[in-house]
Amino acid sequence: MGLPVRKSKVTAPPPACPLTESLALLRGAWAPNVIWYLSAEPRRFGELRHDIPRISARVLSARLRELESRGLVTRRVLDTSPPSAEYALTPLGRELLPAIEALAHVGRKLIDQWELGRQAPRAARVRRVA
Amino acid sequence: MGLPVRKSKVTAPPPACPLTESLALLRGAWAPNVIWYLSAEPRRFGELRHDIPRISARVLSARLRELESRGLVTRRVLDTSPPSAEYALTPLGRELLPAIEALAHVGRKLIDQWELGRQAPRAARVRRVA
DNA sequence: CAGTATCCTGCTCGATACTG
DNA sequence: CAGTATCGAGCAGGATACTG
Repeated sequence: MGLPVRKSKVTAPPPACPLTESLALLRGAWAPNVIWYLSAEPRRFGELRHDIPRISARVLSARLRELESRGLVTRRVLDTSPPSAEYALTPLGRELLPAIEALAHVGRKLIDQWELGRQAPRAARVRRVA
Repeated sequence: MGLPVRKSKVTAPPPACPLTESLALLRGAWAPNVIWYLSAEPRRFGELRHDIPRISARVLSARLRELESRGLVTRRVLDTSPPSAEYALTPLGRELLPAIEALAHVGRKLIDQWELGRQAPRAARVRRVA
């Protein structure tokens, strides 16, 4: 059975499950965003923080390191005057993109459906966004 | 209480993001499994509990209700002697399957890679994937 | 069998402060 | 700029007990 000592009881549903494995990676609801913003081009720590405004440095750092330890992201330190680091997706990391896109696709539908269902159960015409 | 009220600060990254939307659904690391086990055929509450041994009734119930409220799952009460209920995926719910499969696919690779990295640490550096 | 209520654990997150 | 340490808060989840 695979997975080593997966955290604790919580966040550790079925053992050795591929699905759980990648899900654990997308954990925290931030990792997918990190991967997403990294997909276009390599980005620096600060840029990612800017891309994902509400993420804290603590969490971004943690996710990045986790992603790196799993071989999904690479970290390259540039020795510029103010030290900077550049993160990029590895080929394996890129394989997560289709899944993320598929998720986003359904998410889009869920949003549409939700909006439809709440404002016009019979004739949805007006689309008011909060 | 749809999903407009974005829980709290935690678990509420970017606003109105499709990705976040579906991710919120897969939240808890259990929902995907529920969907997965429901994909083959409709199942009853107890069967799902059996399929996913470590899930508690409380959580399974919560997930099922959430999935139902989002229109991803239907619930049908059968009036048998001991009352039973049957859950099934809706067409929309089925649209989540490709995403889940994509996730599982990458998960599989992650596990393989991890196992490789642990049993052949010195022989083969696992830097490059594939 | 199906499902809910209560209690308790602990993980993840954000804010803040600090180091290299 | 990049990243870590500490602190407190909130939510998910397990276990158990109980109802229909």
